[in-house]
Amino acid sequence: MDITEGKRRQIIDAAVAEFREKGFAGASMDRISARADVSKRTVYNHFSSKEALFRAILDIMADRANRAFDVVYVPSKPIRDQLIDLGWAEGHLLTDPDFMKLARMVVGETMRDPVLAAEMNEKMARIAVFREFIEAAAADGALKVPDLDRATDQFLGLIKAQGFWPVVFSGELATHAQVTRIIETTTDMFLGMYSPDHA
Amino acid sequence: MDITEGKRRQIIDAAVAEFREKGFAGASMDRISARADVSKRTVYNHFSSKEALFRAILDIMADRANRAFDVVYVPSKPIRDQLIDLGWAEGHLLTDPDFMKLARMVVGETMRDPVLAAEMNEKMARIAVFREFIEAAAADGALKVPDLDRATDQFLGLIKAQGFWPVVFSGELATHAQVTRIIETTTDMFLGMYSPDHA
DNA sequence: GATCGAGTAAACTGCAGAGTGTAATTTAGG
DNA sequence: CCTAAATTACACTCTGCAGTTTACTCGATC
Repeated sequence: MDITEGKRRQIIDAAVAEFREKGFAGASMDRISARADVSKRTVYNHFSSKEALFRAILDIMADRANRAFDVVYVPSKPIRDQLIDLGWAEGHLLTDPDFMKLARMVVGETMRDPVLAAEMNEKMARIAVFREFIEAAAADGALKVPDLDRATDQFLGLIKAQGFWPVVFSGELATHAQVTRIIETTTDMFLGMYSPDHA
Repeated sequence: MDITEGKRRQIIDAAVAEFREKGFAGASMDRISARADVSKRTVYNHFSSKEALFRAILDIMADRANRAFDVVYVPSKPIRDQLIDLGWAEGHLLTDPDFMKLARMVVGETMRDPVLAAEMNEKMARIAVFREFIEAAAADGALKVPDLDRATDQFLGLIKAQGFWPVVFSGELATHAQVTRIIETTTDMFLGMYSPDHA
């Protein structure tokens, strides 16, 4: 581990904090270097501009979201248990303080640029994982889903409405127990609509 | 109607556009006055500072949300029809282009300040209206709701997941027909969980 | 027709921030 | 110990922006 690598980390940590507090336009490179305990010149040796530093952080963010574990549908397991596992594919990000700090910053900053926003949203939400799961379960007869995209939005929407947006706005992280309840109630509501046993 | 009042409108319209595109820190008073086709001094005659202009816009925003019609529970009407009416209390804001433009800006700008964010969220979401409705319906026996706050979050969450957040991020307004579908499916899912007829 | 409220244009102040140049110093590692 | 790369301090340029000042123009109202 170079000293270089260490400095780089310091810079990124400081930049995340600064961008999160002030936003892109409000952040100052002087303050970032001061927070990182590094000379301003070193910041520019690592990142050629404020923009480049910001983009580097977005990439780290996307990486972290994509390292999240995926869930695949398995016909032999009870559908309710599997939906709860699926919920945790999103849920465990919600309890990760680093991820949520970044999420907060990214949501605020990317919203101004619709293209970037849509791109980041897709990367963060990993909608495909959820849609494929629900599709497989429907094909297997474990769920009865007339509109796949809508069902996916509803499942994720129920979780996010309780576990993501309130956190983004309040800054207070959800506890493991709270996320457990959120996922359970989401699953039950989802099954109330899409279970094949339903009248 | 004064000329003054007209100028004021021009300034506000220009400021909304500028703040939305650049954020508070990135917005420039010079550009705002240019966009408004008004001298910079006139801007300062109407609003004493950039901050004051921004706050004035937030107030307008909150006003508009609060002018939205309220829905009260009526025992004699079928619960499904009433829930659909309730959904429209949120839904008709989703199809209002001016409101959604403002919402986009406000969400992005207030997110950095948790206190301001929570305050605006409350004003915009008017959660109380929804909770009171659901509470009244439950008291009447038309719904069976074990956790009032959770049920309220779920109802609003289902609508927003499909009709608010996608619009905030993509910038493309939902059509009346789309919102109709969103409200109907939300209502059915909600009844699947909370209807007293449910096993 | 003098006055007054509102608007305008443009130059100006003061400051903060992005990014650079440089010479001196530290550090890693053979 | 020596070298090359990385880091540092700091002065410097340039730009843009918030907010002010001044001298001027309308148009209405008394």
